[in-house]
Amino acid sequence: MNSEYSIAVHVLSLLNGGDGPHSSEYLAGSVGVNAVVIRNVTGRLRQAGLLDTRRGVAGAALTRRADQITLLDVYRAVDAPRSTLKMHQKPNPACPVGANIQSVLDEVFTQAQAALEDRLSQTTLADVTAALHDKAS
Amino acid sequence: MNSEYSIAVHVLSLLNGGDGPHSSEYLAGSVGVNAVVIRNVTGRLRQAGLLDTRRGVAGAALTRRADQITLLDVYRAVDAPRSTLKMHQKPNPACPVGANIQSVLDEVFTQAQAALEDRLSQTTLADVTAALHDKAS
DNA sequence: AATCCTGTAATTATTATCATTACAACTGGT
DNA sequence: ACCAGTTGTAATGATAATAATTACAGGATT
Repeated sequence: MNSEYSIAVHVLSLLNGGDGPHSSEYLAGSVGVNAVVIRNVTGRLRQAGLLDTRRGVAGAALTRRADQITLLDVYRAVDAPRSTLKMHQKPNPACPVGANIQSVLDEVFTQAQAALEDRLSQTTLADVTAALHDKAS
Repeated sequence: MNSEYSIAVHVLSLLNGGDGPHSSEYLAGSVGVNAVVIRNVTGRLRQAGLLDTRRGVAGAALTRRADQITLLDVYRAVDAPRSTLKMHQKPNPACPVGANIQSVLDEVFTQAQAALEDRLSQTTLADVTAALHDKAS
């Protein structure tokens, strides 16, 4: 798991609060990463249809209202893993347990991941923005 | 996130099916990792009270019945992260969003993690063993 | 035309993960 | 008492994942 997801939420929060057009350089300054990382993230968000960007012109704009964007939408937009729980890769197929553990764990991990994602779907970007305003006051 | 968690479940499944005493070397052969990795995992499981091991003597024994060990118990026993969702580390404190995003995301991530862990608590080692037997048949 | 910006690929640096080596502490059998 | 085998643990090295950086083509605005 990399930190693209939290970066994406951060970026979308900035765009939502949006005063002026935010260049990738500016966003990078707030997020604390290199501008190229920002552009990769906005690229994925654009591919997912969450924002519009145009080559050559600074700034990005949300395509929907913030209360219509869930944190699960964001999670799926970025390069997030199918499951945040990591499996060991080389169980011994000659052992009855080793031969089947991946399949069994995959089911368990899938269910746990579904529970996590379901919770993410209950929070919207608007909720995040509201919480940010609360903290700032 | 490392793969100690899935390794731990694998090891406990072997111990549960347990015919003879399983040395760390044997367990390593089934799991597909180095024996030292196994000993580190069993060490954590012992510290968490899930199994007994003795220095110098091969084998490990569960301290409770498999239906009394949930996958959440195992998750907490190993060196698993508080949240599987990763936060970016250097948001700019001079920016209103950057100053508060970690706090806001921490709440969201904690809730999502709680949903995941709640799901893990609903599956026991006995369930895993039963599923393994189903697959093997 | 000149300047600024995005999209993207490629490279390097950093960090995290795992394998391996090494060895002290301990056990059980001979 | 000795010895072979094992666990616990630290330390080191190899590999893989992550992020920073460089580079530049494609496009916009003045």
